[in-house]
Amino acid sequence: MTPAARTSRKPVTAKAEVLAELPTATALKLWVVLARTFWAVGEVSKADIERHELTPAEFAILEVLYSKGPLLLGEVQKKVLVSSGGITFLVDRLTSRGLVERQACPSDRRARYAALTRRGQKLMGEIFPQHAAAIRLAMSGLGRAEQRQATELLKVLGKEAERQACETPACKTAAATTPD
Amino acid sequence: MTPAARTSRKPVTAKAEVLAELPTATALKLWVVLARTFWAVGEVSKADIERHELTPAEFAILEVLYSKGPLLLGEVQKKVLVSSGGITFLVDRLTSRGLVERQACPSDRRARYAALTRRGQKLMGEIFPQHAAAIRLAMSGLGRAEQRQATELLKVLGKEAERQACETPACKTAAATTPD
DNA sequence: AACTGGTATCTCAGTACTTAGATTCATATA
DNA sequence: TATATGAATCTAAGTACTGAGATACCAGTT
Repeated sequence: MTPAARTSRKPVTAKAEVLAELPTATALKLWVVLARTFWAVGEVSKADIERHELTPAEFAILEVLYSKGPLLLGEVQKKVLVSSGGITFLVDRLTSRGLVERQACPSDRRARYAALTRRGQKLMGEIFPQHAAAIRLAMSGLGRAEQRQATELLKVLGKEAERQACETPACKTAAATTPD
Repeated sequence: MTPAARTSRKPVTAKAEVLAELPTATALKLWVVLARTFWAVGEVSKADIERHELTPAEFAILEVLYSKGPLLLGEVQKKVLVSSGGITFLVDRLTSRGLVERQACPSDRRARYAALTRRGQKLMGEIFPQHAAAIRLAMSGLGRAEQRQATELLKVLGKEAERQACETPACKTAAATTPD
C-alpha cells in the first residue's frame, strides 16, 4: 500500500470513533472506567461494612491486621492508603472501641505496633468471611480466569502509576509496598 | 481417574498458593489491586489538578461540562459520583469562582442546568490537554491494546457491581448512567 | 560527645465532602 | 380538581479524614 493510497482511503467515521483511536482518548477512557468500577465495587463493600458500624478505612485496618498480624503503624498506613495523621486517628478510634491496641516496638522506641485485641480477633472471625463473600459476589461479573487477567493488567498499570505518583514531592504514603 | 485417586494425589503446596486457587481469594485480590491502582492513578491525577487550585471533584465537574456541554445538576451528579448535597456545594464553589453558572431548565422548573462560563471554557481549553497528557502518561504501563482490554474487563465488572450497588436501598447516585 | 539528617508517630486546625431532611415542582390517579 | 407519589435541588449540621508542623527517637559523621 502506497502512502497515497493509505491517506486517500480515509474513512468517513464519526468524531467519537476517531477520538477513540487516539492514545490519549484510550487512556482517558480507561481512567473513567477504572474510577467508575472502583466506585461501584466500593459501594457494595461499604454497604456490607456499614452493617457493623465501621468505616471502610477502619475495616481496612482490621482486615490487614487480621491477615498479617501485628504491624507497625507506618506499615498499616501504606497498606490502607491514608495520611500519617489518618492512621493515628483511626487506630485511636479502633482502640477506644476495644478492637485494636498499640504495642511497643522493642528495637525502635519511636515506632509502635498495632495489633488486634482478642475482641477484634473475634469480631473479624465473624464478619470477615461475610465480607469476603460480598466482594466475591460483587466481582461475579467476571469469571475467575478473567478476574486473574484483570488483576495482572491492573498490577502492571498500577506499578507504573505508583512509580510516577511517588516521584512527585508530595507522596508520603505507600512508597514501597509490594501488594501481595 | 477414580475419586480415591483424585483425593490421594493432593499436592503439597504452600497455604497461600492453595488460597489463591479459591474463588473468594481471587476476587479479594482483584479488589485490592483495583483499589491500589485506582489510588495510584488518582494521585497522579490529583497532583496535576492541584496545580490549578482545584479539587478532583471540581475538576471532574468542569471536565464533564467541557466535553458534554450544559447538563442538569442531577446528570452531573451521576457522572462525578458525589452526593446530592455534593453537587450543590461544588457547583456553588465553582460559580463563586466564575467558572460555572446555573441556567434555568425550560421544561422543568425544579431542574437547573450547570454550564461552563466563558472563563470556565477558556480555563479548560488550557488545562484539559495538559491533564489528558498526564493521564496518558500515568497509564503508560500498559500498551494501547492492553488498555482497551483492561477497559473491557473493567466495564463488565463494573456493570454487575453497579447493578448490585444500586439494588441496595442506600444507592441514590449514579443509578442508570451509561459510561460512554 | 555533639551534630546532622532522617524516620515514626502524634497533634490539631482546616476542609471537602456526606447525610438527613426540607422545599419546590412534576406527574399520575382518582 | 384534588391528592398522592415521587423527583430535582437546596440547606444545615455533622464527620472522616488531610496536611503541615511538632516531638521523640535513631544512625551515621565529625
